[in-house]
Amino acid sequence: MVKTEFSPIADTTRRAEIVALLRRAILTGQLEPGQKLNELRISEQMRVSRAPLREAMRELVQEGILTSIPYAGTFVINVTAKDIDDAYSLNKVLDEFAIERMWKQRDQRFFDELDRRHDAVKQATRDRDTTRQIETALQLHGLIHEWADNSVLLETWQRLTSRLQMYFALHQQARREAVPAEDVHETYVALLKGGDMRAAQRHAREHIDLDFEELLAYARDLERRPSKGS
Amino acid sequence: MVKTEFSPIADTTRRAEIVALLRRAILTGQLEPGQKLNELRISEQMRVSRAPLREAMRELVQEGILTSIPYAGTFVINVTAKDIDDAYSLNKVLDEFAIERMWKQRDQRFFDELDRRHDAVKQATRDRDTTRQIETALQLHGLIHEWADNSVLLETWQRLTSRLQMYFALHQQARREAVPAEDVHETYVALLKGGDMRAAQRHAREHIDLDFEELLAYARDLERRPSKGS
DNA sequence: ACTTGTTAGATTGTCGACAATCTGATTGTC
DNA sequence: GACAATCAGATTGTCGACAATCTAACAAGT
Repeated sequence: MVKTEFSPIADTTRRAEIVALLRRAILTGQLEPGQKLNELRISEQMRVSRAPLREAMRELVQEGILTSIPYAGTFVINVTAKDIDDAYSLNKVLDEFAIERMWKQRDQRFFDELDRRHDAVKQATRDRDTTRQIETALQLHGLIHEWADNSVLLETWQRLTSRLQMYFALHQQARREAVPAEDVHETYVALLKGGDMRAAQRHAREHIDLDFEELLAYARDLERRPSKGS
Repeated sequence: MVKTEFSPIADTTRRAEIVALLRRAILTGQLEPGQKLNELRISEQMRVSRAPLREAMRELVQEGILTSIPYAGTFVINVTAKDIDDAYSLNKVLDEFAIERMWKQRDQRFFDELDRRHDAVKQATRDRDTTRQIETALQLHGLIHEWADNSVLLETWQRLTSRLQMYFALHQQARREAVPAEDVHETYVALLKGGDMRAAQRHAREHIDLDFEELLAYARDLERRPSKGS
């Protein structure tokens, strides 16, 4: 009996690949909020027919990063300051819940993975790769949800993450300047390694991470001066 | 200037109607967990082509009540006891959050709507209409989420609700006996009308509503004796 | 008996074409 | 000029057919 573990075979449908392509384009800000997705144009660019493309778009609509109006079109969601605020406040609650659930399950493997993801953030920061920085930071924060052993929670968090990633990407894209040099995750990681669960939860609830305030200000500013994409 | 409020025009795409039909069939237990959805058969029954049907199925997959395996088929999700437990524990957290957010926004309109939905539950109970009873009970509980003024929370709760409704429907279907005659929502409604927010939150967190324990036991029993649908 | 290769049937995935609907410009009327 | 009716173009929604893939049954070899 061989004990080798195989990972699931890759999805080989065009639909799955289209979903991945579109999601990436949206989350990195290549497709701007409010922008309309022309089915014919995209299907020609991707060299696929409209059927799998439309199915992929349906998925992303349900995922919450596209919105569809019958006979009018499918659009990238518009980011309002309220949306960001809503997502962020709920995210805090979920973080707190996740910490409570995973706390007892922490072990060496968890700590190792925590360090690994933390290192990835630091690496991306050194590289000045903003997109990757956002991606890795969210992956770092996602660890507690993965370890909370609650599939519904994890799924919910991933949905939230999609939007947050999109928001941050837009924000970073707007102010082309340098990214936060300081590592704001040190405290977070240290608390997760420590023995005080309440402290970790308090940190999750109170600490404004990832330049959230700045992000909100940016979003509010956008709303004051609406551009083409609305 | 006329002040009449118009509700949004009904979705006139086949896709939307198919989604509604399928969702209803799943949530009421007409389609059993694990059951495969044959596209050709369903499209013929509904007198539509497979294209809108497939798009509808993609939406329900993202909604979490269907699951899809490429080239194998799309199936109604299987209900495990852990899923129920996960959904329920997260639901409690969301309830608590929702109560906090909507507490200050309560007004006469809220109380009226609360009573209206409570009455609907009682009516369904009198009618011995179990399906409707589940539906109305969840609508009653959904009110706090609708009033919390957080779109992401509401969306998340609705996703959760879908599954819970499915679980309860299956449960009710299994034990064909009478439904809970006592109105378990009296306390809940009273607390939401009262002045003690903490008490309402505690109730949401601690009170095992809707025969949850019984539901869990049923699910665990199902897993011990797996049937065709797995 | 067990495994492997083959094949037919059924089902899902994808395509190209047509129908329904929307949008914006144009025309005609007052 | 303002406004309604009409129309052409573009775009989305839907359809029927074909291609790719899976499943299960059977045959052949060890």
